[in-house]
Amino acid sequence: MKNYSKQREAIIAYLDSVYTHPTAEEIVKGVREVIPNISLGTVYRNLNDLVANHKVLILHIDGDKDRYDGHTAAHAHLKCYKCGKVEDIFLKDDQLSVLKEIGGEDFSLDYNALCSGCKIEK
Amino acid sequence: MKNYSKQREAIIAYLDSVYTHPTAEEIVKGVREVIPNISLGTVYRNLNDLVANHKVLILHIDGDKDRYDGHTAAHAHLKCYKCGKVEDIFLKDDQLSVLKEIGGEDFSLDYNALCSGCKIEK
DNA sequence: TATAATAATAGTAATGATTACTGATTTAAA
DNA sequence: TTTAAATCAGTAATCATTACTATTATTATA
Repeated sequence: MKNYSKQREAIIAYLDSVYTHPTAEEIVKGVREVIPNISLGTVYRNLNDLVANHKVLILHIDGDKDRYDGHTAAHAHLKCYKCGKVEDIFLKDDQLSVLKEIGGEDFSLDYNALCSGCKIEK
Repeated sequence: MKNYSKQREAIIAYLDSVYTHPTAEEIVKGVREVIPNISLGTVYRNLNDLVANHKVLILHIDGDKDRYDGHTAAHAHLKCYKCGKVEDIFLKDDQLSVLKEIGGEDFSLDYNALCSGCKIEK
């Protein structure tokens, strides 16, 4: 990641603009609105670099594709076991300090539970 | 998972006996000491069932195979970004209650940091 | 017990998300 | 500019995991 590339900037801009935890395929579809012929391989390669540099978070989901999150401020994820949706859980300062105390700054915290929508239905 | 199977029991026993977060291939290798012709597909199928029933934890690791953990008491994982090893972090009661307060009982908490070995070397 | 119905298995084939490759293009430094 | 390094699009390859199938094991019932 030593040179500028408009493809990478467009990927970052797209991830900044959404709060939906898209897959690589959803990202390439979104970025193609701006760069019509960007290839899926380019998206994967840049996402890997961005993840390695902590600019983007990767979410591994049981039996599903990886998802990506451009909003790196510490937060937890709730994976709904009913509908599969991933929701953000925003952490309070005191919760955050406990998490950092356990094992450092760089963590991921994922919950299996019902999302707000499915909780209401139930 | 309605009938008994010695294959599943052997998988559970193997996972109980180790603290190394093995992959499916390591598990099949270990279980073959007891059931020489158990197949990898059987291991995967049983692991999926056990994960769905919260008897076993699954660990998704960036760019690597999934790993499994038979010790389901709540704990965090430290993935060493230098050597790749996964270590358990045991949680204190007050830390645990904060985690449950955030999003419920069923969570996974993973840290990217240096493991105890690599920390010393450094 | 036998018998029947269901569940699980071994072995193998197929899948598909992700990565690797290649020749062309872009970037950035001298 | 010229040159070297980085990145790209497009496509082929990989390989962890899942799906399939014919056989065997388990459980329930008579």
